[in-house]
Amino acid sequence: MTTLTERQRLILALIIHTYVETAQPVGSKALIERYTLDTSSATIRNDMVELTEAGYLRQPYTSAGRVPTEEGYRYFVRQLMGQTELPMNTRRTITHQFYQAGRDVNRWMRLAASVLAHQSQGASLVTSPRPESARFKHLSLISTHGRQVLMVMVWTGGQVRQQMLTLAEPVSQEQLSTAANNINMLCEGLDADGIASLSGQFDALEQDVLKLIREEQERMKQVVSGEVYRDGLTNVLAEPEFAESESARKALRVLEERSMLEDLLSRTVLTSGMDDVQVLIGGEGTWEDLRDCSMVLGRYGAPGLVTGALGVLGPTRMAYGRTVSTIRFVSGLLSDLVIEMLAEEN
Amino acid sequence: MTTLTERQRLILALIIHTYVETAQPVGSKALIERYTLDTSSATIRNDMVELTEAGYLRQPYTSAGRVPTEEGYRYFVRQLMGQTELPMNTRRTITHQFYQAGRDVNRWMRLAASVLAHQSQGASLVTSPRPESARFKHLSLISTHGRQVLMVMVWTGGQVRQQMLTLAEPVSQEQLSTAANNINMLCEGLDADGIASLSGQFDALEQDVLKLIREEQERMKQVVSGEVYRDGLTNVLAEPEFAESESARKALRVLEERSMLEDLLSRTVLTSGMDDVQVLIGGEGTWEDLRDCSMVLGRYGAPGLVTGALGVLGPTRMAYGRTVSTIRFVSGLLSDLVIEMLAEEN
DNA sequence: ATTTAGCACTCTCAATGTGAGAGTGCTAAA
DNA sequence: TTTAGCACTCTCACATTGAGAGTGCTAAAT
Repeated sequence: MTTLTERQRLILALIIHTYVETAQPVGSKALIERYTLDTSSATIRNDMVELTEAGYLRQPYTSAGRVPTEEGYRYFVRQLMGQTELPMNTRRTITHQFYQAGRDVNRWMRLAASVLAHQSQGASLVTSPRPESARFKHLSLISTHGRQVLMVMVWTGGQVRQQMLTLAEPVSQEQLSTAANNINMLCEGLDADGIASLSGQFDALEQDVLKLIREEQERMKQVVSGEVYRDGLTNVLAEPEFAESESARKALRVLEERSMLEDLLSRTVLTSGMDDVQVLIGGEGTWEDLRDCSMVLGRYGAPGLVTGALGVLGPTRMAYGRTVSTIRFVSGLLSDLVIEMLAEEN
Repeated sequence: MTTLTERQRLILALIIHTYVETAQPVGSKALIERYTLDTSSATIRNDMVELTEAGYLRQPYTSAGRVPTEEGYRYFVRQLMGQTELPMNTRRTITHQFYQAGRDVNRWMRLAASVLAHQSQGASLVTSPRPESARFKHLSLISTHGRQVLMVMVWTGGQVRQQMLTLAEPVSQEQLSTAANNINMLCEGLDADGIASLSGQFDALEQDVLKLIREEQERMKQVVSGEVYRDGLTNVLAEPEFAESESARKALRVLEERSMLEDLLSRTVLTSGMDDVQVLIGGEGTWEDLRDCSMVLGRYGAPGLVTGALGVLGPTRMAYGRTVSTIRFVSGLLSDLVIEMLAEEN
């Protein structure tokens, strides 16, 4: 593979830039009109031939303009795009919105999904922060009716889970509170193994409750991603390449179907570092359903403690620069929020 | 308007049935082939002329088969469809799934959305049960770090809300527990007015907490619909009438955009009785974005206490019978679950 | 060696034309 | 009131055509 000259790299970048905007094949003449380069169209044509031979461009048909190939986009993302940041006032607006959302994780997630969808004009997903090693924090036992008891468990990372428990025989609220206090005293900050090692020190009621706590803990571990928040799915349908809904349908199904999404996430973001942003272009040969689109994926949270994933789905012809910086910025924000919350919980 | 003969009503029903399956205009010949009626195609043609004049059928163009008009569907839904029930084993399967989901409201919602989408082959939405008159049930105060306190509030209807509170000065966990107990003792089962009438009996810390409780209560009242669960959005994209994604996009946006959805729900289901199922055909002249599709909407919950909405979006050419019975069945199930949960909470 | 102007060539897309076929409405008989 | 027969209408799929955009190549210019 020949290395590209500086001008060829420029031309590639400009073609991608133009194509992202217009969704039309880009011709040599269109380029010089758009950007007033100091070369003629013939020169550009020569370079385009080489870029085509290098595999970065292709012609939809003989003598149409050029369109970037997947390889072309990859080269662009890796070598040409550079690091951009969102404009200052955009960042301020977003930060402000998160600030207004208070301490509500649920609202953070919805907001993050909304911001991603809006900024990237694509479909977005955000998974709720999941404890990588869930540690127990607090338990409330609330008598409801007869032998029915509502358990409310609080875990590190701000996760609150509820569970219903049916006792063998009625127990007073005082007894329940005592039991909860006992458990809180001994179990705070422990993980599953820690709790298991403590058995023997509890009475029958407490044993029952502990069993449920351990089960809940197991359940939290198994799920690759907790709640999934989505937004902007209809943005994708507005793109001209998805006018024939078949490929749009396939792509959106990946976001909609939990099993597909878990497969995708577990094989990409969840194996990467916290600040990496991954760009999947055209399914990368692995995800057939994503053939005609791209995804930008990131990860947020506190490494080793609580993490979640976030991402954007759009056409291959996507404004990668903007999308990547949005993902980077939002994931940073979410990380800060989550870490702050963890610190407060101690 | 002439009243239809029995045979004309039969023909209308058969045409709708056929068209729902095939998505192709239905001709007189196709009808007799499909159903072996004891009349000739000519007779059917005569009847079809009358049905067309009555406004229930139309021809996409001269000498094509007939297609039901929106009025045709309305007549069908009101007069011809009758009450059907889901097959016994389907009902059993669904019930079983809900049984397995335990007491997790979150999981109920996801499951309901999934079942609706799957059964109707359309896009579904379910809103979480919202207290019509929220009553306070239980409070836990958990010291996290220094002056930071995590409030976990439990409300009638199984709603659990969390909130962060920053105190003026550090307070021990014991003091917090005492305060929480005081509040629990005095406020259980009260609504906003009841809590407001109790002020004066609390110390400064408790006053602060009560203020947040009242605020939360206000917030819960304002939201028309709490969390919205969606599923099967991509089912809609598979329908041939939505191959050109423009109208699909408009319709799905109604489900996606909170403001549109709230407008829709507040003007339909939320004003209806608990067991009514409403069928909106072609936007009913009110919702432009729903021009090419239909919605079947229902409501579940305990009247006056906790309610939520559920619905299905599909093409106008929808299997209304099946969809209506699914909505009816699922809403009944959810109502039972919610009522049961309320009873347990007392 | 690289760039440029000129030009013939290729291929798509939109517009137009055509024929087969499906389904009708009408008429007259049953 | 129903039915058979038939001429008629309109769409859809397919083929044909011309304009236009954009190319690649060649030969001249820098």
